Amino acid sequence: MPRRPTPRPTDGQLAILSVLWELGPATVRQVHEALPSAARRGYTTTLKLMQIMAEKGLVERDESTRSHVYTARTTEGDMQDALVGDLLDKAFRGSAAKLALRALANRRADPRELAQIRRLLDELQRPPEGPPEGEQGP
Amino acid sequence: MPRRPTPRPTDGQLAILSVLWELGPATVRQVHEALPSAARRGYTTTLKLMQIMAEKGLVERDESTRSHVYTARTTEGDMQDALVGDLLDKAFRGSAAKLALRALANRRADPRELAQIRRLLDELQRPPEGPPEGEQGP
DNA sequence: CCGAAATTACGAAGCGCATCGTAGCTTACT
DNA sequence: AGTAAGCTACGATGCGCTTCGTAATTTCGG
Repeated sequence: MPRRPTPRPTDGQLAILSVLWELGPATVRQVHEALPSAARRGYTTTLKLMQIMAEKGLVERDESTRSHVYTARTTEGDMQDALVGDLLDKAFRGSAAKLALRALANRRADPRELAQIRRLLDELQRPPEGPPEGEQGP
Repeated sequence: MPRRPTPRPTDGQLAILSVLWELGPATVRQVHEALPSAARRGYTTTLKLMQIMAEKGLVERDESTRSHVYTARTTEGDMQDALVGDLLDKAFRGSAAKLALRALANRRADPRELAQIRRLLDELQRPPEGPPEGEQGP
């Protein structure tokens, strides 16, 4: 069975996925209303997009109720990984560090998350041992 | 003067830009030959793409010689900033740190660059002063 | 039980991009 | 000077996405 790579969403489709990640399983109407007004078009446009997304495998559709319920088929994190990977290959010659540098240098970041990055750096720069299991401090 | 945002290249166009960044100003033929074989189509396809890119303002064209010479109109770094910014807004709710974490966690990175990130973190986590101009204090 | 409201299905139009074949022009070589 | 090679221009085709109008279907209140 050929492992099919998760299809990439277009920008409009990604906007819909974002709503689904936020709301959880939702109907077309719910998604449509939750879309940022800038990205909101006609209702049937949202409907059509979500139908296409179902065909492409980006979302799953539950037709057991009158208003079909859609669910994202990837987690936000997995999609983020995929998109970052794409961008890395297309525009950074694979250098994750360069990308991280660009991102951090251009936008203000949450101190908490910066600390998290520092911890990750400690991991990465410290030579190899068994994989870390420990969570965070209490 | 309405600052027009640099138009975004498609994937194929970005591949061409990558070549231009590597080679510097180059002819269609040079770009075409330098394209990774996976992305290389017919010669006239490359030509057409580069013509479109000239119309869109992604590249500049010097027609003073028989074989026109094309130059990227943005630096690789500026384009990287723009693309990272887009991705941030579309898929990371603007969190640069989350993006950095994803990137670093998923790909092996150059130790030198990791050190550079650590230095940037030192900057960012140390509160506010003017932009760092000198190395040491006066 | 009937009509209004909501929902899905269908299909068409428009757009930009990718891809390529072919034609026309310019240069260079013999 | 004449021919071959190489380059650009032009135009056509196909594809996928977006957008929306309209039709068909279901549900629910009175």
